[in-house]
Amino acid sequence: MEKTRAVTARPSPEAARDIPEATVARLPVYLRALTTLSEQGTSTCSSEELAGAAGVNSAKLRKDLSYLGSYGTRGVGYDVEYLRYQIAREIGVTQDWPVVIVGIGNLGQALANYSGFRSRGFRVVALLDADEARHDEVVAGLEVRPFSDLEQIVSDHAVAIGVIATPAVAAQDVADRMVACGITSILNFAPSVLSVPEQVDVRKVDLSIELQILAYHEQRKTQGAAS
Amino acid sequence: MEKTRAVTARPSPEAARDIPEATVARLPVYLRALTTLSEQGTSTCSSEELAGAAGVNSAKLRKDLSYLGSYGTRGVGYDVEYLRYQIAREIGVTQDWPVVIVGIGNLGQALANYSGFRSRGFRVVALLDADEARHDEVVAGLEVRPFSDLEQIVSDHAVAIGVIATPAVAAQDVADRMVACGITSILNFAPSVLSVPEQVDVRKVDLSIELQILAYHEQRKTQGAAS
DNA sequence: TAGATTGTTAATCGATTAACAATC
DNA sequence: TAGATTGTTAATCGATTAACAATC
Repeated sequence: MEKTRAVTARPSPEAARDIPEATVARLPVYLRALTTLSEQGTSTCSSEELAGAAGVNSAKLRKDLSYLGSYGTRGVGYDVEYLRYQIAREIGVTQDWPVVIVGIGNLGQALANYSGFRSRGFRVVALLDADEARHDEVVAGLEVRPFSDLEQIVSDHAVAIGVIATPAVAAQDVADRMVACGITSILNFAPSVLSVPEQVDVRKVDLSIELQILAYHEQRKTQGAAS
Repeated sequence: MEKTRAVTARPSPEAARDIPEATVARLPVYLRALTTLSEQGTSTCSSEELAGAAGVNSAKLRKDLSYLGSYGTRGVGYDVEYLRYQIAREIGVTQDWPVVIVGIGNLGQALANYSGFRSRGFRVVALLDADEARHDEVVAGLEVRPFSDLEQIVSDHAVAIGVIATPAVAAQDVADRMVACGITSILNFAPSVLSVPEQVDVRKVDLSIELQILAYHEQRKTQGAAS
């Protein structure tokens, strides 16, 4: 009676391959909302409640969850712990991800100290900086090491994810070296467009771009009031 | 002979109202690419070149620019300086935007020191923190002030944009106070869902969510290799 | 004029949403 | 059984892209 896609009750890794990007980007938001609910002692929630906590509408939430499987109970809702685990497993944060941060300026230090990484399965294994003057400095309990140690560290810790927090001018070089070492996922805070091989994923966080998007809308609000 | 929308040769603020969100989010990227080209001494570029520098395909670039007006020359390309100015004006970064940062921990300090804001029309006018122990500390040339000064500062400097870099638990309170003071755009670095009135824009930057999205894709790469 | 490149069209693709049948 | 809520459908909306007429 069920549709073809849903027939495989526990979706195998293969079957689950086609989760839309927009859904993938929201799964961590749901995960965080479930963690909050769990900490508040909530053991069951409806799609309406969870959607509220995550800041989306409930139709979208249910549609998103339907790509993972059927983890709810009609007429009842979702078991918070169970759903939390299923989403964590789907994202991959039930395992430990060693991460290396390159560029230990203000932002790099803030990232090294950010407790939100550790609690979500990410472990910062090394801090690297090209500036010799910074070496042996200790940040967040880790010694800052020369950039040339990258290869050794990546191979020692099986690092798959690299974070770039260098100035723009250095970012492409760092990315090239990361790729050469076998890193296949990069989070880039430098304001520059990286070119990498197809199999390497790059995500970009650009603080001033976010402000500019706000400014665009802000400008129109004010204009509207003036005209 | 031209279509209705394009008839208003210089689009008035009113006419330009309907730029798609996806396009708005890319305008700052084009602006940065044009600034780089300009600094390299390039005075003219084709959509192909600019698209390359911005990391998008040229069809998308031309489509995006078409929402602003006709700023290129067929057979020739775009004048780098002219296009740069037109996009800056459209975004609103030809004017000065006073910004206040609340929460001067590691991340708040990194933001306060980030030079990319100033060079793009954003001016940090005050740093606020609820922790008394931090007051009178000087960060990026600004004294850290009590959170209770918010209202005075917003009114003195006509602040329209606020940045939240506090722990999650404080973020909603800060947002409420900001809204009460008349701030209508918020950039939120705290890992929490803010609820604000409809007319207030909130953008969220969540470091650990970005890493989780990378982890999701990373997990599948590895799985694919193993299975 | 011939070559180059924009600005626009139209087709396609992916994301969102309301509504509701399925089912606890 | 009656009430509640999921999981899915189908319609709608918005974004992307290739192709090309317009035009420098």
